Amino acid sequence: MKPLFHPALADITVEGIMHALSDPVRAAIYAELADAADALTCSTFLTVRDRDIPKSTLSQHFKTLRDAGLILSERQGVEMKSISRCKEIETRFPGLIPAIMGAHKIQLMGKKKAAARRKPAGT
Amino acid sequence: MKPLFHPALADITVEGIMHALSDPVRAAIYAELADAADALTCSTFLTVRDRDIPKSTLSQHFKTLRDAGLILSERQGVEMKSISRCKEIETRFPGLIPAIMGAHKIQLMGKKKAAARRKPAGT
DNA sequence: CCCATAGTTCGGGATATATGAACTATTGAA
DNA sequence: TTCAATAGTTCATATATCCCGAACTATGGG
Repeated sequence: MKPLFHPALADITVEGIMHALSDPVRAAIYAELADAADALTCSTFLTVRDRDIPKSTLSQHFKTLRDAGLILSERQGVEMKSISRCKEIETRFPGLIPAIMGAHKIQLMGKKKAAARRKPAGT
Repeated sequence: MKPLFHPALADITVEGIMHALSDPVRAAIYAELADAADALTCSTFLTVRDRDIPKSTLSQHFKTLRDAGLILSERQGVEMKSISRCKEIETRFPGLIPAIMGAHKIQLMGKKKAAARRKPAGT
């Protein structure tokens, strides 16, 4: 198998990170990876926020995250384990990733509240 | 003229902001607007970092920034003045914009250093 | 009314994205 | 070793987006 490409820390760009996280599915995947204690596989994300993601699409999303320098992936047996590179990125762009993740959490909370307002009791 | 659309603060999304700032030209425009004491016109940016931007493209970039909720534009006579909505956004997503702008500055400094290394004396 | 200025809209070519189908790599039987 | 199952990748292509020149619109003078 073609070895996976991972950019060097110095080659990671803000634009790349912004682009990768401008997609809600990728942002959700990355958020989960960044929180996770250890590596997760692609197929963990076959459904993301109640939406089914085809595996070819998933594969592309992981590639995008990898190319942006956001995650590190490694084959382990038949699966592909990925972890967030947030510690590294923190040394290059201090505070960037936490701010983005924080904003995503705020936004998610807002959406939940709005949904609760639309259907107050178990409807 | 069709009145300009500006999203309500609550409708501003992280994805939208990420997408808008994932383009280096838009990021540069936004950075300048965010720093500026008062409103700037589109044509201020006919060249951005030594690159000429066609005015149709510029117009689209401003629309993208507006739609993302990043700027507020208003016609003043024959021109179009825009200012950053960073104060507002700070109340919705605290720390997000400063972190992104900070990261862009770090990246720019890195590029300048690399350029200086390539041509040490006035070449 | 006509011109100049500042932006916007339109058209179409180039580029990027999503996804089903086919393919590859690895593991674990039989 | 061969076969089947599992996990991802690659390919083809339909769709959507982006970029930019040309034409258009809005505003403010002379």
